[in-house]
Amino acid sequence: MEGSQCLPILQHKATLTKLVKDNVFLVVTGETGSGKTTQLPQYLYEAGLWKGGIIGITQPRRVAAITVAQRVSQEMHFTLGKEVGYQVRFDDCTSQATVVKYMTDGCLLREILADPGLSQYSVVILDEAHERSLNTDILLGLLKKTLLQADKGSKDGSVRLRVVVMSATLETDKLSTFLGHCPVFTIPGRTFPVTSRFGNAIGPKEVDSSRYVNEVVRVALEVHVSEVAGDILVFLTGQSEIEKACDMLYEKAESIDYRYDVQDQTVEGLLILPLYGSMPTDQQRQIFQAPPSGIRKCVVATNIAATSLTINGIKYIVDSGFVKQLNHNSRVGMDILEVVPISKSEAQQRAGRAGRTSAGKCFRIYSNEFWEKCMLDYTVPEIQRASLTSVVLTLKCLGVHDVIRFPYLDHPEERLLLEALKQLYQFDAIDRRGQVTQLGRLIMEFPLHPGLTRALLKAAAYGCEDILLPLAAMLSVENIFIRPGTAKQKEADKKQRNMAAQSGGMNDFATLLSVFQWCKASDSPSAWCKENWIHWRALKSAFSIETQLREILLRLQQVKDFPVETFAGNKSELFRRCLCTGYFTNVARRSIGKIFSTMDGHGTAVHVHPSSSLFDQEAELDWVIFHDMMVTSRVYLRTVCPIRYDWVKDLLPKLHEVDAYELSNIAREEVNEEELAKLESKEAKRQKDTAKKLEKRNDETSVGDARARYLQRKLERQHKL
DNA sequence: GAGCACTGC
Repeated sequence: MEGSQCLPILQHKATLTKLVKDNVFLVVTGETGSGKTTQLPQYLYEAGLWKGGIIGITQPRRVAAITVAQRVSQEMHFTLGKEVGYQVRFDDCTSQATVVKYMTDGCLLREILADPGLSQYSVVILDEAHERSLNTDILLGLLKKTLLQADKGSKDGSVRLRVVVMSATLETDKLSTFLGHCPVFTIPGRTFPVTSRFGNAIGPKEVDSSRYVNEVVRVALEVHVSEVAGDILVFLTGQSEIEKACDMLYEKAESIDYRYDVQDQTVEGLLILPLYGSMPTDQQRQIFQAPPSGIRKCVVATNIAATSLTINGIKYIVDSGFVKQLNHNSRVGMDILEVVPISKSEAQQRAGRAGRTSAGKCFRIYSNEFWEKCMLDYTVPEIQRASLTSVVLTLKCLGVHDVIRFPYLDHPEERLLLEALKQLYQFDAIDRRGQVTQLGRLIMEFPLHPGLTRALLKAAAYGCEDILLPLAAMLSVENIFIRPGTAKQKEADKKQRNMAAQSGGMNDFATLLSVFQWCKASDSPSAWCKENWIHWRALKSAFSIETQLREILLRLQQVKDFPVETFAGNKSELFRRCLCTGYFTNVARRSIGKIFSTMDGHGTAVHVHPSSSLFDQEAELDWVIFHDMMVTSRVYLRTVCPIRYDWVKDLLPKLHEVDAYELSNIAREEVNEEELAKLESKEAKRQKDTAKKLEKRNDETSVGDARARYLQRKLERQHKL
């Protein structure tokens, strides 16, 4: 490990310290390896800034916050958790003595909710701002808003809180302009040159996955037989592609005569290693081991290798040019995971992975034309492509009433904000004036999706929170069911079907709950998971989340007046009724055959996913609720359970009443009372009409869903062909 | 009849 004595930042110590002291906002840029993350906080500590409050540094990722804090505490000869500490979810390693604090951006956002002025801090450093994480973007806007206001108000000219934004050298002018034309300081980087070359396999017209998988395999092997020693990193988009590419590499590498010389260096063989997020952690660790001498390592990875994990010894990059990206489509109210071309800045980031220890080479399989025509300069920031429901509630809770005119570094489409407002209104988290309700404040306390929190709170009122707490935890972690490629797939599927049947069947929510309970009750939870094809890592985090949710609920029950309700029916019904209060936005009704139609106003034609315990049982179903929709070959509902129309009857009109008045008005500062009254009376009428219509629809035996019929005809035609 | 990248509270 290199000492901090030779870092390029060192010679700028005095200038940097002075700049921070003299300015409310400062932008610091520098490539990886400049030492800004570890050194700047130390300089500010030495300059005595900690006397005015904590020096806080945010990171977009947990591991980064923890490892950097460890390193800095060592460099400063402090015990971790004393003067230097870190805080991430489930792990608070700070104390009264902590003055240099590394944390995730999400943690700081939570702190702002409790203390909007961040009175404990003297400096806040937002690191990795170029990554444009949702939380960092919100923090940027909030700090700009509060500090510029405070600045105007303070008469003595003294500055209490300073903000430093650290970013890679991209878009620094934009940041500076955003922060009132604040100074920008650039630290020279210390990376090695990487030469990039384009290929010709992917042009503007090709987007076929088998094409780029074949091509990266071909190029990786070409690198292997023609380039000097050094490891290869291949970027693809997901698990199945990676497994396919690895299989092809094994096969083809075997047919190569291993002993050949490349410019007088003997490279004997190729060690092929897959790398993706859902891989077990111990398997991931293998990636970091140096290969045996004379063997070249080839890591085939997802974007996880672009920022989250750094592999030493990489000299060659093979870039497919694609990434899987989760985009929220506000037109249909759906999240869609799609393969898209990476941006130019992302391509440079990938290439940079080859220049960390020596000069490197990057082989892009796409053409120059593809680069010019298909790739954006920068990746669209998360705030412009994510669902903003939680973000808007956060802002409202912080007193930002006008979320449309909030200072965003990049403004999200108004439609996205309106959709979020609409959802919050549907959940009764905000009222028709756009003010946060009491329920809204409760919802904010939980690190969960608002609908899920609403269901949990309902359950707490009925005294059955013991069912909803584990379920909420299970629904907030990644997919827990393992589905191996080919060989053992049937065995895994069978286990999972058995588990669904044992938990009562016909209810995917109940299956999740059972898995949680069975695993918790077993003597060896990790062994139980292995036996039942369950991701132990995911279940472990569900356990932690459940504990955290339980603590929050208990705390709130002690201070707030919780409503208490009673219910006479059976337990399964109560469970599903509670779910309905949070999932009434996710209701679908079977229209014809196996086709369902969503009740959210879009009327999307959807199918039950084959992994569901309700699959092939559609004939018995009428109304269902679901946790999420997924778009692949069809639009699928996943995690589904049957409900009765009665349970959602009173809730459904709420889905339509938002059309009754201009939502954009409730987002803005001024509310015209007269207008509002007019709209409200109109709305009451519409609400009645909608309720009637729904009632009528429910009575009809054959549903006149034109869209579903059209799809059915289309499918029939396809089958004939 | 199955196609989930990566983060975070």
